[in-house]
Amino acid sequence: MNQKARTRTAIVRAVHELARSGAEITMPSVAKAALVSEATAYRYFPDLVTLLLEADDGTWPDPAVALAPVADSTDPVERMGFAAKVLLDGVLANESAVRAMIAGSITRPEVAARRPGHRFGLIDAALAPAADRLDPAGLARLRRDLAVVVGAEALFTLTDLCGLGRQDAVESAVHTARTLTGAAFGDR
Amino acid sequence: MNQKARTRTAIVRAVHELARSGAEITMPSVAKAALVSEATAYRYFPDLVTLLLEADDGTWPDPAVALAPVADSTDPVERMGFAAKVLLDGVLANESAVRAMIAGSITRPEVAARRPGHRFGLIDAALAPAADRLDPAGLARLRRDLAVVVGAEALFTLTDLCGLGRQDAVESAVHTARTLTGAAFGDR
DNA sequence: TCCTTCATGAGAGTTGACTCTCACGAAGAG
DNA sequence: CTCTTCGTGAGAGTCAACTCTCATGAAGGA
Repeated sequence: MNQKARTRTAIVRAVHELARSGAEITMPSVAKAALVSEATAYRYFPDLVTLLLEADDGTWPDPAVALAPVADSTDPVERMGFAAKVLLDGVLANESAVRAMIAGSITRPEVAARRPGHRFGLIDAALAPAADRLDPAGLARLRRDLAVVVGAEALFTLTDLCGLGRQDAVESAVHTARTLTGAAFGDR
Repeated sequence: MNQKARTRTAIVRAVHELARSGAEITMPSVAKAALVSEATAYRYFPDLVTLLLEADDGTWPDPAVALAPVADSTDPVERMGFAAKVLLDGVLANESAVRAMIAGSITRPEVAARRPGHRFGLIDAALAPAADRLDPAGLARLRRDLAVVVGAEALFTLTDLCGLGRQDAVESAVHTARTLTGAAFGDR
């Protein structure tokens, strides 16, 4: 009974290793790294995306903890900018895994719907102190605006299509998030 | 010699048909629809993404033409909102092809770099009348902001992750584009 | 007319994402 | 100390993205 848990963690850990090393992540490569047969990997996780999802789960600190450095600020612009940086840096640290996840889910929206809500947790946490300064509709709209910008797809658009460097891309997206937040709160 | 041209257009046209019908687009399905062997399809186009790229080429009207309805407006917010809607509606009309293209290029940034610049053409055209109201750096920043929002990835983020309907997603992205443009031009 | 060039098809092969079946070996149950 | 259950591995099979080779048939040139 411990066997199952051990196998499972071995597979998940293999994903972490591969992601950290930046290697391409495929079921065969993960299985090999985990010293498990591919069949076994599929027994534990129905598909690659699900595996990546679960491997990703738990890698992220609680939004409140992640935003600790701006805990004493109530300025939503400042907080949101920081939250964006946290998320995007996290994406960069696991780029190969995130790319594999997006590639695998883009043609299957049902699977994509289960994608982790890191961005939503961070956005909500960043906005929380100032949320009551917005009417519900405006807040919902801002969250949607930010969901588009504070995400891996936005980052890859900036690097792959706009040709920005990784850090420049993060900086650009952070700026966009700040702009949107500022606009929503009526800043100038 | 006309033979090659005919084969090529047959393949491209097959892509258009499949995209219009919303069917899944794969090399085998395109080849079958074009009454061509898969080998021949690969002779004309090195890979699926390239084929989709070329098939997409020429489907879009000139940005100036596409923005004709707002030709007499110099309000960048108005123009950019319209441009965003044009682009996103176009994406929706070819969703299966666009998804296949993104899925195929997300794991190969080199290929993605060749993706069409519809968004850039539209953004520039929309901003043109007011471009001189911004300093070069500010304009470049705005273009990057908009490139993230006015794109298929943004649309799919809204539908697949946020759960919005297709039209709501377009509307949301249009709003975001307007907000960013307004913020850049100092509107309120 | 003969011959070369050329467009194409057929088919095999590779890799990754999966699915399924079969059988082995270890561990717990009686 | 058997018997069953369970976790696994091996291997075959499908489909898509490609890559390569070989053969055929049609078109154009000499």
